[in-house]
Amino acid sequence: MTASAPTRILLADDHALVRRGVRLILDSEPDLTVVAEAGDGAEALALARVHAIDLAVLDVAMPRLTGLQAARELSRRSPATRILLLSMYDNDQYFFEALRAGASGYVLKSVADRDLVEACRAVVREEPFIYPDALTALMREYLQRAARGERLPGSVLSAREAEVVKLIAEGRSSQEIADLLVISVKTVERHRANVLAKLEMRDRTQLTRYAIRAGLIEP
Amino acid sequence: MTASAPTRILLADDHALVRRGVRLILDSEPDLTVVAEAGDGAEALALARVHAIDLAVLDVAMPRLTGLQAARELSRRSPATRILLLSMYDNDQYFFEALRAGASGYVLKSVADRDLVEACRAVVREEPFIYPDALTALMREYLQRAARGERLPGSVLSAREAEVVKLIAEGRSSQEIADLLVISVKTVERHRANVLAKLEMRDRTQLTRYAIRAGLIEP
DNA sequence: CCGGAAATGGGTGCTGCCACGGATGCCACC
DNA sequence: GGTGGCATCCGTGGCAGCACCCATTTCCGG
Repeated sequence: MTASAPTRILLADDHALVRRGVRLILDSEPDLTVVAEAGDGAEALALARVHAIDLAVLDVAMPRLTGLQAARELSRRSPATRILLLSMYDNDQYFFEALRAGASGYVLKSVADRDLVEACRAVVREEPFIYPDALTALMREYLQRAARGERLPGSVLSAREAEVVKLIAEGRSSQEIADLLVISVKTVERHRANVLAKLEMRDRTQLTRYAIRAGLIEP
Repeated sequence: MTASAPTRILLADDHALVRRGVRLILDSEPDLTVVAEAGDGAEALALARVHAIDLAVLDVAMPRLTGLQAARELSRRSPATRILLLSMYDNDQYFFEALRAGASGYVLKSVADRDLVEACRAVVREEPFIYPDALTALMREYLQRAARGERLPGSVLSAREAEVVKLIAEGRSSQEIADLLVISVKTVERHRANVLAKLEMRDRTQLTRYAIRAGLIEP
């Protein structure tokens, strides 16, 4: 590796402790340097405006703006910035969503520090780096489906559907949701049914888990 | 502070990345040294047997054995070992449960690294250290209730109830749970009703969130 | 030994969840 | 200028979730 300027990193995670730890890991590498820290998605976007960022390392679940949402916006605004999503969950759904959101990489928090550093370097080099364990298979599957022109998973929910899911996961009844959104109960149930079908789920408890994974709500 | 031998710490968290980061934070203090790392509660207990541990820093949500469960067992087996629980969630319920489980301290992952270090030191000195932000008030309330001899919150669920909650949160129907536990549907509903009343909740979606916070299930 | 909590089972009844049909208007993309 | 996704709404119906009543047995601690 040539001795060029180190990669400037924006680090976003809602847990200060985790942020601090990850920063220590990254800063100990000579070619990586964290130049900004954010505690949520909105703050991350704001910081990305005022700093020159090469790479954004975003936690998927954050208050205000999800890492996924921030990634979408960031990749729209400055496509040159590489994005690496940090996730607690080894979940197909989210992995695919991350790719669609413009992320170049997706790393589980269960990986070792070495892997994170390697992932950062690979993403910066714009290389399709090797994902830890099971994700390699998922990646291959995704690319195959894309090649075959199939409808890709991870297309997920419309804005309205996400809104309904969020309220369901908060424990609201269909009637309450209808009142809040000023639509009929029937429409709420229609949205719920559509979402359940899309995600291949059966009831509200599974939707709740989904919403938490997605960062739509806090547990 | 006198220059004595450093505090020997057992660190348990299911996310290797977080574990690594926290370890870097702790090890950078001369009076603190991490002598063992565990990826789940059961491993933590096993390591506590073979290492001389002054302090155990446990994540509340871990596979196999929850941090809470591990804390209970650990404080029973070796009461001299101090316990500090690390949590993602600022939640009364869990804070109280942590105290009951024998923990000397409860720290949110949203705190800064300085606070974690101070919490470790305070716990080792057996001092009632100042909890970050809102927890001070909670602590005071808890002590007041204890003084008045009131029924303490955090008594929480029986083993059987926790089992039912876990299955509910996994999306199982009452019928399925009844079959799995080889009891009648009525009993399952009885348990569910009791739990809902205890936790002051209304439906299964809220139970699901509770189960996730508790580390009973993975999201 | 007695009181209480935990676990088990039952009955009754309402309401909301969820599945299955159908329909309409809108808007974007090809 | 279709075609398809999105959002909106409607009816019908079954079963499950949840509330509120009841009971029994066991077991533990004061």
